[in-house]
Amino acid sequence: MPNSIEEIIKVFFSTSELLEEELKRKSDLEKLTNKQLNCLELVASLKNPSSSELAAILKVTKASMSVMVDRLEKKGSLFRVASDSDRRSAHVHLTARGEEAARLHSVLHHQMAIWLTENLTELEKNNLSGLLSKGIQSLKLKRYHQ
Amino acid sequence: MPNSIEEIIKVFFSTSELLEEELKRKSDLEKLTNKQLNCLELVASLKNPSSSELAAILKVTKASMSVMVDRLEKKGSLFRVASDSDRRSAHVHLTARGEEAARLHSVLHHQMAIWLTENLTELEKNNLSGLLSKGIQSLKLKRYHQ
DNA sequence: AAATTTAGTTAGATATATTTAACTTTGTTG
DNA sequence: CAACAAAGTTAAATATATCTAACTAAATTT
Repeated sequence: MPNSIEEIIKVFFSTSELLEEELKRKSDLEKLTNKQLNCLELVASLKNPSSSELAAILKVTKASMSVMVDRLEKKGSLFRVASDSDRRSAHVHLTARGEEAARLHSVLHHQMAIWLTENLTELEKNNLSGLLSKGIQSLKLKRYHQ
Repeated sequence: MPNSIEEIIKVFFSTSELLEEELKRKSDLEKLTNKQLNCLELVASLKNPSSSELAAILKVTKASMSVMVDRLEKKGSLFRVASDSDRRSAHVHLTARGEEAARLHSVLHHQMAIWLTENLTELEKNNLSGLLSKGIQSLKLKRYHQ
């Protein structure tokens, strides 16, 4: 008797929360807040953005972002590099530690995928993958229209 | 060509983050921080715990919890009720607004389940449910042993 | 060239989250 | 009952996350 999808989703989320804490602990990333982690991920995905870009995307003021970048710089997660083209501006670069932090969620997703499929046969994996692909098509459509 | 499970998990998480923001906005729950929301959920699940119980489970000091409960009380999310059996102690009860907040993640999971399955046939839903049930057995085993 | 806009910082304010330490009140126990 | 332990509060400290407002310096527009 299979669980309901809703029940499964609950287990999925609660497991991933526990795993996230565990990964943070193991990588000694506990001194970063969730917002800081989020910011580092964004820096990684934008490839050395300016702090104005970050502010715009995260919907905070440039002043807030200036403080955020200051603190992440003090913690050794990133550093500023003056722009060649615009001398008012600076690009934000991740340090090795910052990159490790930015990777945390990827590692989490990867581990969750492994755990979710480790007791399935190849055939079952393919079926699951196919059904979920179909399922998330609807999700993708919802994302920017609610 | 189905996406990899890992890719699917990423879409799943990013969609649920956007939906969570949306649900908070719609229920006018934006003035609660994530920690406050988390605390309210715990109060709901424990059914009127004392603030010492909350502190122990959330691994913060009783002093921190005292401040947290103060703020949630000021915001109208919960209230204290003196204990009959122990006059030093108080139980924490949710208000209607607090209960609504505590339900947020359930609503999120429910909506995600609907979206994930709305374009599947009954047969596909059952298959998906069966495969995921098998998959999360492994997850459940990981939860308290990492 | 003067006026305006843009990038970013700094300071001051408010709110949260958290700790330790000192304290009150109330229970429990030797 | 006297000593101790437990529940909870309060105060003072530190760190984060935000905002607005005032500012500097550099780029763009007129």
